[in-house]
Amino acid sequence: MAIKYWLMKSDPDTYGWDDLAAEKRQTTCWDGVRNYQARNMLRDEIREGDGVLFYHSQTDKAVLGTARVVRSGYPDPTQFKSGVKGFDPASTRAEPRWYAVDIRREKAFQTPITLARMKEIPGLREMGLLRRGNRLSVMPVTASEWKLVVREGLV
DNA sequence: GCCAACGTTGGC
DNA sequence: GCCAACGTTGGC
Repeated sequence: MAIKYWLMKSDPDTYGWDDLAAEKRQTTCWDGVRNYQARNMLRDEIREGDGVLFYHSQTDKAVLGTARVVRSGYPDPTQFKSGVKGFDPASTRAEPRWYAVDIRREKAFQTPITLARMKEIPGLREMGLLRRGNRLSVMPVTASEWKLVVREGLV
């Protein structure tokens, strides 16, 4: 199966690119997603080996680099932990409601590719991130969009 | 700080 | 099942 590409969005005040760099093996469980559309992608579509554009929302509004999916969808452990943010009393281990994947930091961009810059690139016009009202924390990126962003980021 | 865009919740 | 109210996200 062909490799797919994704953009994962994070508020750097909560968890950012530097936090990922500080992780053991630069790998983290991408948990806490509580949106059904994003859940479906995490559970059904995102596969080991897929590429990830790591995006900071809020202050930076830029892609900081790339990551790689190193483990495909599995039940998000935080949903079972009473008292923890993300706990979902309606979720059971037999029928988990929320899913997570593991990602490993790959290449840091020389220049973060800002939202403003992405808006200037004609080939990115259809990008999910740039569409009004798209608040999904995980969204698909096409191969050509991936190439455009990565090529410019690594220069 | 404001507000648009949604997703979720709950009354009916 | 409808829909108003509410909460959250995130760009500006």
